[in-house]
Amino acid sequence: MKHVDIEQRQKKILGAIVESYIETAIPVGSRAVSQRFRMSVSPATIRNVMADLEEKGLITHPHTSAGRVPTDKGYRMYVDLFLEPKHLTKEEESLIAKLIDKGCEDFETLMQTVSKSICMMTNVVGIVLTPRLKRSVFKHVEFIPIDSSRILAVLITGSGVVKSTMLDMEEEFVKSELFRISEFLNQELSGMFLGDIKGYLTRRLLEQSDSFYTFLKKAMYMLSIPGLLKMEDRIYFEGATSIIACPEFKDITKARLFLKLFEEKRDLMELFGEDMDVEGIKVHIGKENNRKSVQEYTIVTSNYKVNDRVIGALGAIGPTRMEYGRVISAVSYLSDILGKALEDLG
Amino acid sequence: MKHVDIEQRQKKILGAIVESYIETAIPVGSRAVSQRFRMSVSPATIRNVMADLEEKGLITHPHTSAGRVPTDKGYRMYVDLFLEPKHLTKEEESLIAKLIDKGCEDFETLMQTVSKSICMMTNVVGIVLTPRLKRSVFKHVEFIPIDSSRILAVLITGSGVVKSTMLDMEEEFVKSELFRISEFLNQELSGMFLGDIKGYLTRRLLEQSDSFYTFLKKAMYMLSIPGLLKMEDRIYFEGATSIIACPEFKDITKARLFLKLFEEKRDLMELFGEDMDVEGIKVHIGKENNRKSVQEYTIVTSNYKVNDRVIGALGAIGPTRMEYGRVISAVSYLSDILGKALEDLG
DNA sequence: AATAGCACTCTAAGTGTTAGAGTGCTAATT
DNA sequence: AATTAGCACTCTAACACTTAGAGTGCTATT
Repeated sequence: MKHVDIEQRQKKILGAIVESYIETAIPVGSRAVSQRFRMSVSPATIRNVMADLEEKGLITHPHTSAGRVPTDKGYRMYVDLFLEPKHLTKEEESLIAKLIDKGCEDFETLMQTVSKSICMMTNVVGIVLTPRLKRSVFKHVEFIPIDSSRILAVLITGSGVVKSTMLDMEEEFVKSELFRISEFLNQELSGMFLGDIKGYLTRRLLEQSDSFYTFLKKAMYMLSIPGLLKMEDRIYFEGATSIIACPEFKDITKARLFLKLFEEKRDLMELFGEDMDVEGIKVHIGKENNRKSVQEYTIVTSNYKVNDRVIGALGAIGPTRMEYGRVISAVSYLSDILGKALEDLG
Repeated sequence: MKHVDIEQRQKKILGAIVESYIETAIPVGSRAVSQRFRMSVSPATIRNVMADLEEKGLITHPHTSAGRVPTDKGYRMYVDLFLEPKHLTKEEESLIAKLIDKGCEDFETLMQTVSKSICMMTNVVGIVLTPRLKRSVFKHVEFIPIDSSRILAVLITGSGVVKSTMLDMEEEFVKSELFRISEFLNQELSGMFLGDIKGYLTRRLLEQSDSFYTFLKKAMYMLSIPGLLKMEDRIYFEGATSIIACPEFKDITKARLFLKLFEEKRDLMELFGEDMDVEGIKVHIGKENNRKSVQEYTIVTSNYKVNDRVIGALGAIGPTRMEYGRVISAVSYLSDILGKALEDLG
């Protein structure tokens, strides 16, 4: 029984504490750990180890006579060192596939279905950001004359998003010219990323002869003014209401603050947008987050891709006490699925 | 001091109880009533009157030694008999006008702004249903070929709503025919209510000669299959999160149930849709509502009109203990404003 | 008819008490 | 030297008990 790897045991006990706490939300005592794992060590020994872990800042005490609770740092170590992904079962995957299949006809329901799926699999709030307009490819633009002074501009992107804006024209427009403009744009810009269009057209403008200049200028106006290209991302989420049943929200003001995140979506949008270009699943635990409003929660994000190009982000948010394995697996799986669904849709 | 109108006094005291309770959420005692109105009657007398009111089912006791609380029936009488509308102030109206003005460019933000305005003025949840598609007028339809087998159908209605659907065509389509179809539909259906279109086309179909028949049939297919005309109303709301700070939601499961209303929007949509065709402001207090899920709340609804035709509904929902005067005024005012804003937009 | 007085009821808040869970330390054990 | 048992100590959560105060309902009085 000598020379047991101390480090190893610390890890094991930290793991036990984290997992037990995630499961029950009750601070974990030395006895509980000893029993839970039928360990060959007594509670007393575990207490000593716990004291060490506490010194390292991995766990804490709510008060003297309470069990231990993981700190953010403790969760971090757990996630980094001995978390094994807990893949969705075949049944779960096929359930999701079925849902997505039903909901993927139109863009809106697809977004809703994905966020709902994340929520269902994990019991935390599932979040999906719409594809960044800038990163979508141009597919088609159409100008529909409504009355003498107004035109409806309709833009279709590669990921199936349709965006439309009403244009109030100051001067009278000629139908044939409108047609020429849309034909020109459709030919010229096909397949281009929306984010690159403005620059491209400006460059073209500089190198053109006078005769073509006015035409081009008009074309640019038609595209840029209406805010067609203006990014205006939206966020879809599901499960915010049911999660406030968790014990961490028994204080009603906590619950309100949490729900407020979803009412004022800005913070969340930024948060998810920020590490959209980082590959893989990102996990931000508690105070690791910069924004105060989310420092009691863990955020798991991933990006999703259409034709191998990153165009959006999705993920989950919930109490730091979440089932990391499942959440990570679910987010990972659904980012794949969403990407594929968008390719079909586009 | 003889021959005082008893009825009158009962009313006055009921009003006092209702108003005091709405303000403070604390059960109202006889002493409080007597003082609040510097009445020339003593608490003892008021107690007698209260007993009468209780017998009539207008107020109750939470427990023996508590003050009185209005029942649904009590609120009802209050609303019917001596509620005077509490009009918004000039400042408030101009504030709203400013907000609407800023948000009325596009349809989405207009809806959001209106629900937000209701919330701001009343401290209850503001709700706006999108215009019923069926009741909107047809303005324009456009078919945009995307690739060899797909067409994007775009429908524009009189209230500025743009709806689009992707059409998967089984057989190859000819561009010129597409054009003929849209031209035909635009000419034929202009100004018609969307709800009437299907019937109209069917009738036309019956009386047509063979040559035109296939054309017409195709045209109908283009319109009906894509679900362009399918009603798919949406609901906008604001303030759900902040209202759960009210004492009536101190029990967290109550709060969750309330919030659930907004997650599963069906109940609310039906509720608001139901009395859309009844003129004026409708007030449903507590158990007056049929649906169990809202029997602890009061719902205030109104319709809104574009060109004198009812096309949608809006309103508010909150605890029965709400400021009826203000809520009614706000809902009334904003239904006007919304109607006008939509006329400008359409 | 209205009121004053009074006994009665019930709650909410505060106080004590206790059981139990859990710790930390020390001394014994392996 | 590492582990463990034992034990005193701490803190919470739950329960019982008390009390002040708000409010009622009834009765006798004005």
